Formats: sequence, C-alpha cells, structure tokens
Amino acid sequence: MKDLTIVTWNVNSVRLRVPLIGALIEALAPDVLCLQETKVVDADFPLQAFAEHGFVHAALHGAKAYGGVAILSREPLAHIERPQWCGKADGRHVLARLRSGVEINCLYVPAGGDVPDPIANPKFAHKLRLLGELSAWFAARKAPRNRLVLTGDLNIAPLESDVWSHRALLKEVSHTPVEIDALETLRKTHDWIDAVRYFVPPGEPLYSWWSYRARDWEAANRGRRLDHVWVTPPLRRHLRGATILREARGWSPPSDHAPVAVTLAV
DNA sequence: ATGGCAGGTTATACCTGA
Repeated sequence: MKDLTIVTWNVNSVRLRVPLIGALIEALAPDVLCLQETKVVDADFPLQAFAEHGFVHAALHGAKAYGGVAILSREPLAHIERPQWCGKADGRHVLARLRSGVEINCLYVPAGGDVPDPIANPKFAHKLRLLGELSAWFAARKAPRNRLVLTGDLNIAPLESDVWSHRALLKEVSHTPVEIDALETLRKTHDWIDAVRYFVPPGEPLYSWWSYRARDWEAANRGRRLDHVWVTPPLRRHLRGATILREARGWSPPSDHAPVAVTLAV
C-alpha cells in the first residue's frame, strides 16, 4: 500500500510546456501524468524531457496540430490501448494498466464549438456522439470489481459551482443541460465517483480552466471546471486527497488549464 | 452582445480551442 498521485493536465502543446515539468513535479509529486492537447505526433513527443524527471514509461496517442493525449509514468504501463472515436484518428483516448491493476484512462473530449445545437453545429454533434460512444464502450466493460480511473479534459462543467456564473453559461457550450446529461450518462456506466468533488462540497466554486482572453484571468476569475478525475466505486475508500493547482495557470508560458491531482492509497 | 488570447500549420492567413 502506497500513495499514488495521478495528475491530469491539458497542456495546450506539450512541447511548449516542457520547461514547466520540473515545477509541476515539485508542486504535486505525481506518479502518473495524464496530458491532453499534446499537439504532437508520437515520433516527435519529448520523451527525454519526462525521462529526465523519472517518467520513463509512456503511453502515447498523438495527433498532428490538434488533440493528442499521453500517459507518462514512473512505474511500468501495461495493456496499453488507443481507442478511436467517431471514426477519427484525432488522439482523444489512451489507457494503460499499472502494476496494482488500476487502469488509467486519459481522455480529451471535443470542445464542441460555439453553438449548442448538434444540427447547426457539427462540432457539437461530434462532442455528443463521442460521449455516446464512450458511454457504450465503458458500459460494455463494466465489472463490479473494476478499479478504473477516468481522467482528462472532459470539456464539461457539470455543477452550478463548476462555472463562474451558472446563469450566464447555461447556453454556453461546456455547461448546457444536454452536455451535462450526456456526461451524467457516462458517469452512470460505472457509478464513477468525481474524486475532486469527493473532497470539496458542491457548494464551493471550483475551476480548472480560465480563458486566455481575459485581460486578467486571476482578477476576473471567470473559470470553469472542465478537467476531471473519476474513479470506480472499489477505489472510493482509497481516495486520499485532491488538488487543483490554480497557481499553474499563472506560470509562464501558461496553459489555459490548471493541473488536477488526485491521490489514492493503493 | 462582443471581443478579448494562444498555438499550429507544406504559415506569413486561417483553423482550433471553450
């Protein structure tokens, strides 16, 4: 039994964020890193930079220019899979199993464009379709003793306190009822537990993303909680803590997402 | 209601993000 800290971070280009790896490790002491929007093909992934910090094991599912996900680990990764969704090779899912048997799923759900209408906006249709495909896939893999982690940029802020203004964002993609319903359908496939909300009551505002476009993201604080870590019920009693590293949004050069860490005793 | 910024690309304008 030892502590396992899993960190998820939408890096918005892993190559630009390489100089921040040391600060990330110092702040959160991760054992497993799940990255999204790596924006790099696997052949060009900066593996060496992570290896120098002890993350010598990797499961990559890259893509050119947009998307791309990766799991980096201090301990070996086995049974690596790279599922593709909606018939696209756009690097949205990679999964791997740790020695403890815990399976890590790193996901990047599409943003969904501007208009929350699947008929008028193909990007929104893609987002809903991908969530539907994921739900069917996870439902088919269900087993009561499964010890799974589902983490990544899900691009949906489900609770009222997961956005700076519930009222202002109800019709904004990322907080519309139809997306939240689709996310809830996915959550129910394994009775997934939102590991961050397990520690922070739903009344307390919690964000993991702040737009680049604000003049002063910190002062405006118009955030959304788009990045999540979920665990299956057999892992509930192993949950030890959760942190959203808000200060990382102020690092230079910053991602618009903050890293989210969850610690399990496994 | 709008625009604001950042990153990538067979770049130097346009797509994507959310």
